Order: sequence, then C-alpha cells, then structure tokens
Amino acid sequence: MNFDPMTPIWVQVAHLLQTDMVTGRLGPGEKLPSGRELAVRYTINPNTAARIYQKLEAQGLCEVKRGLGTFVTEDGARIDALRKSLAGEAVKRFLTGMDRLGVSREDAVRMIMEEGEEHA
Amino acid sequence: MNFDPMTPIWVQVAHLLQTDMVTGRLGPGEKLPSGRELAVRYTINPNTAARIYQKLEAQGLCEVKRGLGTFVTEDGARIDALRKSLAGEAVKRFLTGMDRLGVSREDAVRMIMEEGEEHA
Amino acid sequence: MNFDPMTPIWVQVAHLLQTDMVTGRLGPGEKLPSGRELAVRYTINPNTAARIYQKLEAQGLCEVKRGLGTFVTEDGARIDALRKSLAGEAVKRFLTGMDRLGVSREDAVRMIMEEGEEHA
Amino acid sequence: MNFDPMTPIWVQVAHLLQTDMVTGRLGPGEKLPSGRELAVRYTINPNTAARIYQKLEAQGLCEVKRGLGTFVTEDGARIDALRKSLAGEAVKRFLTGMDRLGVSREDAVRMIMEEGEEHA
DNA sequence: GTGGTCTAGACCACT
DNA sequence: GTGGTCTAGACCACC
Repeated sequence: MNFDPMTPIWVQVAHLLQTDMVTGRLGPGEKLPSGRELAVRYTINPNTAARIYQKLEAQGLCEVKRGLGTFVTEDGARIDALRKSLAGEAVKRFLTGMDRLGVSREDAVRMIMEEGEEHA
Repeated sequence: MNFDPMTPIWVQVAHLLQTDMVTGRLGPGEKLPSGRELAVRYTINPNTAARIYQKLEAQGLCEVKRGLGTFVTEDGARIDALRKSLAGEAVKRFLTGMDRLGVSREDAVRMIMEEGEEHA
Repeated sequence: MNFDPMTPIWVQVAHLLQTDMVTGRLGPGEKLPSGRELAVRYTINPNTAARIYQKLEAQGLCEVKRGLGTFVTEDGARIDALRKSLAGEAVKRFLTGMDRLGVSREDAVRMIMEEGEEHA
Repeated sequence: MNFDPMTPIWVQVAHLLQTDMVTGRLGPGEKLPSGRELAVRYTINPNTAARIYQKLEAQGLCEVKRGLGTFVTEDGARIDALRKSLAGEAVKRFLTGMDRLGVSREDAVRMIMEEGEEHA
C-alpha cells in the first residue's frame, strides 16, 4: 500500500475503512480487523492503528468492546451521515477541480448528464 | 515530488503540465522548462523528461524548436480540446467514486446544485 | 544490415516496415515481429526497436496488443495514405535528383513516357 | 564517407565524379584530383582510385596526361551522353520504386506535374 | 512470451 | 545551451 505523504496515514487508512462501511463491504455490527492486524496489513505502527479506531469511535462509526474487538456501528443513520459526508467532500473536490479547468457548474452538470446517457 | 507508483511517471508529469496549460499558468507560445530542467525539478531521468515532451508534442500541445526549446502551442483549439478531455476524465472519476458510495447520478447532480447555491 | 549514419536508425527500419505494409508483404492484421526480435534481426537496441513501433502506432499504421504483440492496422485508408506519402517522397527525391542533373520536369516526364513504351 | 557495401566502391566514387561533371562542379578540361588525393579523400586504396580513372577514361569522360594528371574531357557530347545515361538510370530506379508502391506510370507523371505546379 | 516504463550515461546536431 | 538519438540493462503488467 502506498500513502500520500502529504496527509496523515491514519486519515488515509480511516478513509479506506469508512468507504468499506458505506459500500457495505463492512456491514453494521461486523467485526473490524484488530489493531495488530491493521498494523500488519498496512505496515503501520500499532499506535497509529489504535488511533484510527479512536477516531472512528469518536465519529460514532464503531464501538469498541474490550476483550472482544471493535465493531461497525449498527446505527444506520451514522453510516448514512458518513455517506453524505464523503459524498459532500467528493463533490467539493470535483467542483474545485472543474473550476480550475474553467468549467462552470452548469457545464459540469451537463457533462454528468451526458455521461449518464451513455451508461443508460 | 511524490509519484503514484501505479501510473507512469511521464503521465503524471504530463498531467501537471497539461493542467498548467489549461489554467493559463503556461500561456500559448510560452517556453516550457527544458528537458534537463524538468528532469532535475522532478528528479526523473532526462530520458523520461524527453518522453513527456514527445507525448505532448504528439498531442499537438507543444512545438519543439531544436536548439531553442519546446513551447506551448498557440493553437487555442488544441488547448480547448485538452480542457474538455481533462474535464471528461474528472467527470468519470467523480461518477465512479459516487457510484462506489451508492450515490445516484441524480443525487450527485442535486448535491452539486446545492453546493452551487452556497457559492452563489 | 547497414544503416546510413546520417538518418536515424529508427527512421530507416520504420521505412522498411512501411514498405512491407504498402507492398502487401505485411498484410492488414498481420503480426509484426516482436520488439525483441526486431532488435536481434537488425542488431539494434530493444529500446530503439520499441520506439519504431511507437512511431508506427502514432501514425496509425499498427495496433499494439499488450502481451500479444503489435499488428498491422486493418484500416486500408491508413495504408493508402502511407502509400501516397511514400510515393510523394520518392517523387520529390526524383525531381531534386533530376534537377541536379540539369533535367527539366518536362524532360523527366518525357523520359518516363518513353520508358513506359518499352514496357508496353 | 560511407559506402553501400552492396556495390563496388569504385562504382560509387565514379558516380560521385560523374555527377560533378554533369552538374558543372567539374567543368570541361578541369583537372581531376590525383589518384593519391582521391585515395586519401575517400580513404580507399590507391589501386581502387586508379581503376576509377581507368573506367572514366574508357567512357571517354576524362583524359589521362602522363606526368600532368587526369582531366575532364572537353567533349561536350560525352558529358551530355553521361547526363542522359545518369538520368535514364534515375528514371528506371524511380519507376521500379513506384511500381513496388503500386503506383502506375500515369499516376507517377501526374504526381510530378502537381509537384511542378507547387514550384511554379 | 509480449509491450511499457524507467534509469544511466553517451554522442550528435542545431542556435 | 537546446532537443534527438542510441545503447545497456533493469523491473513490471499483461496474456
């Protein structure tokens, strides 16, 4: 795995886990990999792995059960809020990118609709 | 500079230069950095740097003048075509990302319009 | 194989392949020798061989299929355009040669017609 | 100087001298370089150089004056015949080349006339 | 096996 | 100084 050295590793790994939650690859109540396993899988420090779960727990996305592990929250609203948050960030990134290219929001929407037609 | 090891270096550097052309940071007819300078700036091999300009020239984005350097094309149509190409790629990336998040094209468009209102 | 040191090797080898395409010795869709084989056959560097196919591909004369090889295009129009291009170059070379000999275009044409009668 | 290893060197050097005679770079009665000088200039064997002048003399293109050197013939007819000979060879080469490209004599002539118009 | 990419370092022609 | 070409040899992804 390669990380962008500009943003903290824990943010990037957390992002991966968040995406898995939203897409359903990690369903509600499902057990997340242990801190040690996470550390091995991404070759990061166990401390860093621990921080990731602390942050996710603070966002209400997972629950730590001592001696059992950490589990994806069963609160669908949380997941849905996460989905909206991630989508919102993606939209912002997209719009700023299009803005840099000198493409207006209206044109961006038009291009999206045309792309949609191809897939229809 | 850090490169994504998944995509060729020359593609990534070419993308940087292309973006500069579209945004106007590199205006029509303006001199591009020499191959050697590009190699130093991004710590890549001069050969790789040369390939970048060969590709850009093949796309009609720059003109090579032996002994003088390579210059951004003055053909505005080329730049405009590039803008559309880059925008199209951004749209595709955006849509696939939203699709992974389970967001439909209609919802994506709605989010964009709402974002637009905030800026309005 | 002996190369004229005045013109790039890749140009000369490309010319050989182009001629084979136009004359039909390399038919549409036919597999071209692999880059490595080309390198051995003409005792050139594999890198140079690769460049030849890159140039031919850029001219739309062949299609590269990763892991399979590169194949002569099946687009007859491309081949025809190539034929015209090669013929045009031959005409230019011929005319400059005749000019050096002090032979006018009209006389050159007359000589060609007479040559033609012999063959008729 | 680079020679085509397929045809005898003396033929190639003789061709160079012949061309100079026809174009006027070597005028009638003008002194040709000595055998030794020819040998040095083209890094060929003095024997080979001597043979060249023997052949040229046999064609009536130059006259050997012992102790003085060899001189271009002053017989204009000889030069003119040479011109026609060289031109004839060029025409033949041109036609066979066009034939290989699948271009008829008529089309070849047409292309020549069009090239002529550009220069007119 | 195929082509694609990259590095290292060389020589050349042109301005 | 510029780009153009060439060699040598390496690693990778694809089929």
